[in-house]
Amino acid sequence: MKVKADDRLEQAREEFIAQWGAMGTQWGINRTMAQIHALLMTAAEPMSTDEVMEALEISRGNAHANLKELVAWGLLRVVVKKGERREYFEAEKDVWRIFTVVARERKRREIDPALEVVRKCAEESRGITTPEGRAFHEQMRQLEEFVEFASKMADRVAMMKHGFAIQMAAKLLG
Amino acid sequence: MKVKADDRLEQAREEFIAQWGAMGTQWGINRTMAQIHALLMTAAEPMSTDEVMEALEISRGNAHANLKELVAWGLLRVVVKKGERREYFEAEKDVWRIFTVVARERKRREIDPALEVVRKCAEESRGITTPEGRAFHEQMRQLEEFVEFASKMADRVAMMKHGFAIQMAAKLLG
DNA sequence: CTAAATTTTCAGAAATAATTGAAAACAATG
DNA sequence: CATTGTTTTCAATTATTTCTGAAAATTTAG
Repeated sequence: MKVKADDRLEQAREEFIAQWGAMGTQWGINRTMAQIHALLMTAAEPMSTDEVMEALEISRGNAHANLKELVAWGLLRVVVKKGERREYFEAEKDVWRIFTVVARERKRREIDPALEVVRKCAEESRGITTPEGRAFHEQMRQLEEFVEFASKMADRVAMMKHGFAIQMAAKLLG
Repeated sequence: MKVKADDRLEQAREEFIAQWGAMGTQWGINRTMAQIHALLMTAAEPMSTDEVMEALEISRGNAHANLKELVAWGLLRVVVKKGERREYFEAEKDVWRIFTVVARERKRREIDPALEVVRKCAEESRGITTPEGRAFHEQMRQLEEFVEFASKMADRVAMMKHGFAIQMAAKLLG
């Protein structure tokens, strides 16, 4: 009976890791990174680099790079066990926190650079008086206005506490 | 003077196309697709496949595939000029509409599949009574709950009219 | 300081994704 | 139905990203 429950768990967990990994691709983050995240999100204990390598059958370099990347995102924490030399990794498990971390990172990667581009182009096209020039400038201005708005919204959302978000959602969905 | 204004415009526009294209990569859509989108978003008139090919110096196959993809997203419309045989493409220029279209598409690609995965894993791990099994199931449940929430939010946002969004934002940002 | 354990780097290999160019399919015209 | 203009497909190529495995660097312990 014990064994059977463990089997079912192991199977469900492996499915989760595989699928979450495949989804990572769609998401624009690489498969290994998503798999490690899934692995650690469902791990009872923090895991070492070697344990991750073994569980996912990946090389040391790959494991290392992606563990570090996840730490940089803020989705993993480094843990040192007393009396142990190697470092262990532990995932953030609170889904709302995961979400805000990802929101922050995506804002930084997707919104901020867009804002810069669009600002520059709006600036460069200011004062062109041909009809085409005016239309272009106006388009850039509108884009700039929108991206600015998106930037501020992302900041707010990333800072929200779970409770507040739920409250707001209730209004929006109710 | 006319020439100078045209030059400035052409330069600003090319910068926009190049940068928006580069950003597409970050975004998870391919460079050409983002470039075509930028090109047409700032075009005074609808453009044909050949005009797009020439403007961006890309092959017919590439132009064709990405134009069709943009039409599938709903970011371009096909236009037929009377008495003309070939088809022209025209971009959606309203930034809010662009946003809602992209939101819908990303929801479909990123949120819906995640929901399926997480539901399946929550289902498969229901009733496992070991402590690890319970923890896993609980994690999947929380993820499911969150992704469901995100899904509903995305639907709402994608349906919002611009005015309503601004109103909501005022509350949130004010 | 030396040795062992561990982390980090990186050049090359493998896998994946994007692009070309030409041929095939299709549509309209006379 | 033959011709011409246009769209669509796709095998081969090229570019980009990811991964490996081993060596180098760093850290800790004795």
